[in-house]
Amino acid sequence: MLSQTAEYALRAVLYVAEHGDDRLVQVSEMARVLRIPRNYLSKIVHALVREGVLLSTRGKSGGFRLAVVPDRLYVVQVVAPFGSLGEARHCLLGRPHCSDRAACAAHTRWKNVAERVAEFFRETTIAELLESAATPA
Amino acid sequence: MLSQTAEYALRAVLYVAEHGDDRLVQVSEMARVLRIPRNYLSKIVHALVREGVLLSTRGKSGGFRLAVVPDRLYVVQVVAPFGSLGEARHCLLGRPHCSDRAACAAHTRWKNVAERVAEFFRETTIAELLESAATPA
DNA sequence: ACAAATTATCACCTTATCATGATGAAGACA
DNA sequence: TGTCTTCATCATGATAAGGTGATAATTTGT
Repeated sequence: MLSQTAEYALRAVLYVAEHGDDRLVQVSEMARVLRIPRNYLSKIVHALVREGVLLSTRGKSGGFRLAVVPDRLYVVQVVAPFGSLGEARHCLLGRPHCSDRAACAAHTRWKNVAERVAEFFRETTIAELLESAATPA
Repeated sequence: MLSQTAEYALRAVLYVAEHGDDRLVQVSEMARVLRIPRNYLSKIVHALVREGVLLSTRGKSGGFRLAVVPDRLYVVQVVAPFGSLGEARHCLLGRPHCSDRAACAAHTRWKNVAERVAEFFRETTIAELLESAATPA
């Protein structure tokens, strides 16, 4: 559903949201704890800085923190820069123009499901994900 | 959501289901009409034969037809051989063991959405997709 | 038997994704 | 100032997905 890269990004942002309240979080630490290749993660978080999701500080005792408060940071913002997230609302059969009017075979049945997926990414915040982690079912 | 290959497979099966009632459908025809690279499609439909979704006949006036009646042929059967569709029910954060008990951050929120997706593939038949194509909204 | 048509298969190529290692740039602090 | 730490970046490689072209195998029909 998510590319490896997008999944890394989401896990990194969740980690920063959870551990970065009162300090900066280093790439080395995230890479070690989350078991993500270090330099690869470095590129990913840097991309998130460019996207305005994270803020970075260089030099000794540098690191990353959120650029947006967790309850205003939506999953889509974290995941979209890596691989098309628009794919969720995309036609299942890959047609460039697929709407209610010009419906492909799968369209009507699929669109309800696709809308659920898109909704999840669009409306779920990082804060909400942390909450549900804190209160396991 | 689907790999390119899986999407090709689904479109090919839908084509055979729609046009193969009283004849065999050739790869060349499908490739031309569906705009799918011919030899690549050839490999895909051959895989579907091995999976028991299609039947093939060689030689002059050969071609493909369904091995299963459309209302007993589920989308998952067509799509599963190409890329894991089990990914739909997979943990969003890629954890190997992610259940209600050991829930990752995204688990509880994600699983409802994922189940919808899995359900679509598991419970939708090729016949149903053809029906909804026949009666556009 | 032969030729034509069609699926089956082999060998490769191209591209994107994932990943690694080395180096540059910026800031903190003695 | 110098040095250490950390982010930023570059060049490269590994792997898998997607795609192409040629050839073999099988059946039909004459």
